[in-house]
Amino acid sequence: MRKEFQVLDEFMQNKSLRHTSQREEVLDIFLSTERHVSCEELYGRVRKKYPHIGYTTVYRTMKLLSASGLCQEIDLGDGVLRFEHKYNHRHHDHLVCTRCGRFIEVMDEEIEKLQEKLAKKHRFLPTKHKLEIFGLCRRCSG
Amino acid sequence: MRKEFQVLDEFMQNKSLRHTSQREEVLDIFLSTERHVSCEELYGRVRKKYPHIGYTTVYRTMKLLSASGLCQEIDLGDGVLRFEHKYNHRHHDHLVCTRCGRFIEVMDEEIEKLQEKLAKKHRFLPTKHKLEIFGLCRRCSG
DNA sequence: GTTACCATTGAAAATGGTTTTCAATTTCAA
DNA sequence: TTGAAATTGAAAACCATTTTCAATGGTAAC
Repeated sequence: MRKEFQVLDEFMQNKSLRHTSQREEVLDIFLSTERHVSCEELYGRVRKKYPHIGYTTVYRTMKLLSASGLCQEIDLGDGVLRFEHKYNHRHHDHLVCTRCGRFIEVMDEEIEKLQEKLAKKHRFLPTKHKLEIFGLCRRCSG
Repeated sequence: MRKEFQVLDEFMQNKSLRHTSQREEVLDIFLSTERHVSCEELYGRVRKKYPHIGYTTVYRTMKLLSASGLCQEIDLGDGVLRFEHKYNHRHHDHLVCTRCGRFIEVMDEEIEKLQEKLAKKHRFLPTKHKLEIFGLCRRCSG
């Protein structure tokens, strides 16, 4: 059994939440999924394997996975919430192509450090941050 | 007359859009407004001075002001679009307090440069970026 | 100044992603 | 096994934003 299921079970136990087949199914499909999915997309995929599941349940389960730390909500301002894997994935930022929609995950230690420093300068206690650079990817600006 | 009105007029002339009292009124109130406003808030303020204006018109006018470069949409992921002044304001990022909702505008040349460099490394052509650091402000972290 | 075209207004309805409701069902601790 | 409490899922509600459309208003051309 993948560790992610243990993480979820432990989280649920702590909160007196219940282990259900639907939650298992959503996590199963989410884990087999590419970096970023919307609930809409995920619902479609889940239903292929588990046709009886409801839309609402997928939504609620993704919120649960977020709360348990297995995934992270990302909001690109297009009105659709997406989820990306978080368990065993390091923090990163995104380059977002405004033409083809492709995401590139990036990470720069120096930028991270400077952000910490910037927050400190304002006596601000950072908990998380979001950096998105919009533009044209290699293929689209080619 | 403030230069902002000239900017808007010029933009409208170029696009064969029309100068109307409502657009003047919305811009008037927006200019007398603090850094960040939602349409809801702005609508309330505009109506105090110009009671006949419609909700939709305020929305549409803010989109117009964005297009003309007088303001910029900001999306903090709470489902409400906000607008901030852009004319004669330099680019900046935000520290957002998750307790009191306060924003602090920040700017760090070095971070900006590193972002350019990071994009270049991925052969990515950046057009804009968005950096938001969430956490507790000086007052709220006590 | 008048005309005619076309943009604008604004109330109401539509949109669309997300959340809530609630009765039926399922989980699980005792 | 039982009963309290959580979960499910279809449908309805939510709610910021956008669209519709008939009435109104701005403006360029005459």
